[in-house]
Order: sequence, then structure tokens, then C-alpha cells
Amino acid sequence: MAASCTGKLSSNRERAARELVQGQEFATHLQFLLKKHYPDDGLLSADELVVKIMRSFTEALSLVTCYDFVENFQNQTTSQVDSVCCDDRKSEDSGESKKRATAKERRGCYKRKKISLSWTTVSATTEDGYAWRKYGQKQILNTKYPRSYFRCTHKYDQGCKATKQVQIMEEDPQMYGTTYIGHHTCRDILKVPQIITPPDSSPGHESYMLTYSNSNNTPTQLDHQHHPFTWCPSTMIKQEYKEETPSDLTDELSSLDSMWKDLEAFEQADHYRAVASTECTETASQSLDMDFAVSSVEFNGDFHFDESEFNYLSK
DNA sequence: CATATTTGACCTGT
DNA sequence: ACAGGTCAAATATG
Repeated sequence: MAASCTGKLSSNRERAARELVQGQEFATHLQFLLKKHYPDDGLLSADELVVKIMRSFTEALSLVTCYDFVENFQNQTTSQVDSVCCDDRKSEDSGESKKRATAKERRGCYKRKKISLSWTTVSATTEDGYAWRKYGQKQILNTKYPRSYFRCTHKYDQGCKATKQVQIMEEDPQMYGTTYIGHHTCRDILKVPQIITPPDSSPGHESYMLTYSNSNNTPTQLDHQHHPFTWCPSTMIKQEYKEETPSDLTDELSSLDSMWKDLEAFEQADHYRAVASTECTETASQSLDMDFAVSSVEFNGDFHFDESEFNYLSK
């Protein structure tokens, strides 16, 4: 194909990636400002929406760099694909010595990360909307602060290969430098409410839909613990994840755009309407519809409320 | 009880 | 040999 064409494409993507990094930093800045205006437990939703935005940036960046990765490496003589090596983690014990025997068995199974896409962001929080699990920490030469290693929580149940490394910035210990390596292939569980304007909302009436959801329709024990109800995927999530492969960057970007607008409006509004519905199975569905003012929001930081309250509200 | 973090040992590319 | 990335036992957390 035309090399110049692909060259231009990848340079555009580079620019897009830069824009996204910048946007992410803007979101961070906004988060700072929001915290000032709404100290402590003031307005949780705005802050969590920022988290949501951050997640979207991360996803979009991931997609951009993913395309680059495919472009750059697909045609090359890719060496061995990351094959499954020693996938069974809980292996059987050996009859050998106790502790080092397992280390012996591990020999050859050690997998170091291959050269893969990565990008770095600077943020005031380590929170980006994804579920991470820390698996290591290391003091790096000539640095003041240790580097922490995280992998996607769904590495083993969904085979997600995303990892990230977080390090406090030396210049500004308030900020975290985060390097993302690899993109998410899992359907991560969304833990924050999403705010979207209903398509049929009448103009002039401030209306927001707050929805809670988990990604799969089969709630786990943990889900049930944290959320007494089984929330179905919202329209937003369907838009993002209905395809088998997380589809288009443009989808991701447009959802970003709409979320920015929602955030703006959300800040200015003084009255909100929450609509949550469950339709996890074909047969069962339930909905909640209520109005509330900002000052009377009873949700705590976890956006958690108990079942009796729900029953009352859903009447 | 299950799941997450800490931490030192282990592994690999340079 | 070294630095940095990863593993997994011990420990913490809820």
C-alpha cells in the first residue's frame, strides 16, 4: 500500500494520542477544581464523572496506540506470539523441597512483557476507572519514589493483559506518573454511575440519567455485596461494548465529548433526576425514578444505598 | 472466608 | 553483574 498514506495515518494518530493525553490532564485539572468547590463529600457525582472521563481517555489512548501497534508490528516478522505458557497457575506441589521447589518449577515459565504499546500520563490521582491489582513495587535507581506495578484485575478470569506502572513525580509529589502498557481486552466492571442525557428529554428541564451497571448480566458475589441490586448495562455501556471487540475510536471519542457536555451542565444544574432501571433478564425488570436536589443527595461516596431505601423509592 | 497488598526472592535483557 | 519486571508466600483487610 501507499507508505505515505499509512505514514500520515500514524502521524495523525500520534497527534490524536497527544491530544488525548492533554485532555486527560485537563480532566485532572478539572478534578482539582471540583474538589476545591465541593470539598469532602460535597458533590460526589461530578468527581466520579471525572473518573469516568479518565477511563474514557485511557480507553481511547489504548485504542490509538493499539492501532499503531498493529500497523507497526503486523507486517513485521513477529516472533512467537505470547503463547500460553504455564497457564495453570495453581500448579500441583512437587515432592521436592518445600519453598524453592516451586521456584524451580517456575523455571522457564517466567514471562517478561514483550515490547508493546505504552503511553504515559501525569495525573493527580491514580484512579482511572479500571480495576487494577498491585503485584509489585520496586525502588528504581536514582529515583526518590518507588515504582508500583499493577495488572488488570481480570487478568486471569478474562485474560486481560493490561498493566500499568505508577510512580510519584519527583518534581511534584502530588502528581502521579502512570505508564500504561497494553490495552484492556476485558469488559471491566464499571463502578461509577454514568450520567447521560436521555434522548427524549424535554428541553428546558434539567434531567440526567444516573445508571449503575456491571458489565455482565450475571452478578457475582462481590457485586451483590457492593450493590444490592443487579443493574443492567446502561445505554452508554451498550454503545461502548456491544461489539465483541471494543469497536471504534470515534465511538469512544464521541462519548467523551458528550460526557464533557454533561459535566458542564451537571455542574450548573441545581436539581437532578435519577433514573435507574434493571432489566437484567428478559423476565425481570425494575425501575427507579426520583427527583432530588443537590443538597439532599443521600448517596455516600460509594453511591450505595440499602434495599429498604430502594424499595421505598421505587414505589 | 475470599480477595487484595506487601515484600523479598527470582528471572531476564542489557 | 546489574537493573528492572514479575512471582508468590506471608500478611492485611473486610
